[in-house]
Amino acid sequence: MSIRQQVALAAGVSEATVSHVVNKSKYVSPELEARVLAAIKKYDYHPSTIARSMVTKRSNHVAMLVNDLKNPRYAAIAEAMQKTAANYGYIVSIIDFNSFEMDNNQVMDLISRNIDGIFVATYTDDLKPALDKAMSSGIKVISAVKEFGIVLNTDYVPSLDEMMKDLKGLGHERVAYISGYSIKESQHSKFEAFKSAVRKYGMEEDTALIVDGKPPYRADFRAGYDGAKELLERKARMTAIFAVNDLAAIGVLAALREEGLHVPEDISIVGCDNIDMAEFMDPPLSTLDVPKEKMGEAAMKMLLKLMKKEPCEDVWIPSEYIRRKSVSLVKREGV
Amino acid sequence: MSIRQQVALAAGVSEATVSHVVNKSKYVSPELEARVLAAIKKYDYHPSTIARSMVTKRSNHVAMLVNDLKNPRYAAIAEAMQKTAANYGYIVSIIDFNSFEMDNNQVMDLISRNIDGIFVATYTDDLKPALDKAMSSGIKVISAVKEFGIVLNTDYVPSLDEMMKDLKGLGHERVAYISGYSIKESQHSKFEAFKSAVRKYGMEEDTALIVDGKPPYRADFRAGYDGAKELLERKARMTAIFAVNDLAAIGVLAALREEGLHVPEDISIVGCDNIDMAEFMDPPLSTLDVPKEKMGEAAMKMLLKLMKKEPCEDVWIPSEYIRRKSVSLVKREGV
DNA sequence: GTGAAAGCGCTAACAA
DNA sequence: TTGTTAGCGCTTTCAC
Repeated sequence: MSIRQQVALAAGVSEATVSHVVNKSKYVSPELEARVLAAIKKYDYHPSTIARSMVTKRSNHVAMLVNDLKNPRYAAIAEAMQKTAANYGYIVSIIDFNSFEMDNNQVMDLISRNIDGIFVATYTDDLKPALDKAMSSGIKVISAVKEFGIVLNTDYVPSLDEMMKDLKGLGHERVAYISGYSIKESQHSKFEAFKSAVRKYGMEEDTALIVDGKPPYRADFRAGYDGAKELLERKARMTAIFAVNDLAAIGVLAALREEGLHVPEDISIVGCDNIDMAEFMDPPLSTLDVPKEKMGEAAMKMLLKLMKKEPCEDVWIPSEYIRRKSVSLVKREGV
Repeated sequence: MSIRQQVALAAGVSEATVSHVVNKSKYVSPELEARVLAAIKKYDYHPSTIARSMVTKRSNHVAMLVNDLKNPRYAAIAEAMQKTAANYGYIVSIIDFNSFEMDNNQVMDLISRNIDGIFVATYTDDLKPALDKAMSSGIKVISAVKEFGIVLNTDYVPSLDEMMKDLKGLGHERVAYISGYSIKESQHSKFEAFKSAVRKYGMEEDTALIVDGKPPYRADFRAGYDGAKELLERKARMTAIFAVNDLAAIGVLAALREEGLHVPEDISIVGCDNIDMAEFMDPPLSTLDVPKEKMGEAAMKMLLKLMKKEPCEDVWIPSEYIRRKSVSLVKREGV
């Protein structure tokens, strides 16, 4: 006899009633409810999520797709998403597809598992087929790009505007951009915001200042390090560098140090994300603060909305420029 | 008619045969197999993992419990674990229980989901009840401490020995220890290895050199920063500091900088984990290299063994001391 | 070598 | 208000 039956028996009710009190799916008289609850406790009964999923077609299971969990930006977002999810009885599986030769199998596996929703925190074209399939299977998707589902992303326009205004005010005219990722594929919005700001404040536009990513596209310490070296080699004559994320910015710091350049005396640096370590760097790193907790929470809430078939609109969460010591007045010509 | 039935029909076989070819669970003649495979492809049929779990009682789903995913050490381990898991058709859910008021609900949820195994990458006493329950439900567990299941952890004895030998050779006698976490609760093995090494090389033993964690136990930049300040305040007169992880070590670097102390001229620093950023620090951080990929892979493989009911022994993966510029000859008295 | 049928633990009509 | 029952999609004896 299954535990479930024992519980029903002990409470003197049917299995269906047990189900109803567990799910509060129907009114059950207080006495019965109490008896059932007692029996559940006594037998330490925990309903099988799997069996439930089988009939309801919902798994209370969502996924977050990332391509670089080692970047604390994503860990922070994931943390917040899990926390929110837990409040609603959901579990979120973080899938770091960086580690796989991403042949979409992972996503197919998620589909087989009746996953309810996916938050695509970092997008790559490789994901397209699997995501198409997911959406057509009725899985809700929130993503950083408009190709798929509803968009949830950071709005870099305000922060990049503030940053550029600040740099302009400090005498900077040539600001370099190090991408790491492929600008075309996944960094549209950030790069566009950067370009508009450059134009708005009348700074110099020069392709020599732009370092696009190269395959395998990564935006980590190494990318920043290599990017900075490349700019130096090109003699791009920048007085400031904006790196696509803090990791890359830290790599830039290391490269410049190696070349005997001082930050911010010789060159100013701005990163992006405001990960915890940014302020512990030497010098403390200026950055664009991405509200990581808000992002994670929003991702889950949007998914929840979609799953309830409620209307859900694109969300762009604004980021904010934070000036720290890595930025200062221009004191010499660009390097 | 379900897709499954359509497939069976199209292939001119029974549903059972479809199952057998999908799972290779019985010999099926080549012709039939080919027909079935073709039909599966044609209808793009993907078996429901959930329905399968329901009958097999195995979910091909394991979890990794961490308390600080923002520490890239764990992200790296998780990455490797997922990669290995994917090869065997398993999915691993990373549960960052730091973000929850950990009332064990998360773990209970995992149990309800028929999870097959759990890798407890960081242990806290809070987890005890849930893990007990998990084990008695037949869930396999691998953990960093011997209280639960089979142990998988890093062996810090060799690296700490090398480190201490190196420091001794450089003239260090007073080496401080900053824990962040609670030494008693989760840092036994590392701290014991540290103490033995101190003794072995005849360095000074002094409780003033030990900074234990305080609730809420964290081992991050802040912990290192605060720990260093505390040591300075205590006038512990150390010439070197070993921080429980690289994050904390970076915090130490920042605190010392603030106090006008130079590394390594005034004091030597060693971290632990060898996370990617360590070598990009200023100065590049000496550390104990933890084989994170190996750990992640081992965790999954051990779980796999246990699930197959094969014998599985405790595993201690040795770490290795890496000297970088943050360590040098003692040039002045301890601070 | 292949298929028929029972049943995994649960929910949701529908009956009572 | 509560109970009966029919599946959810799959695997797995057990006959054939």
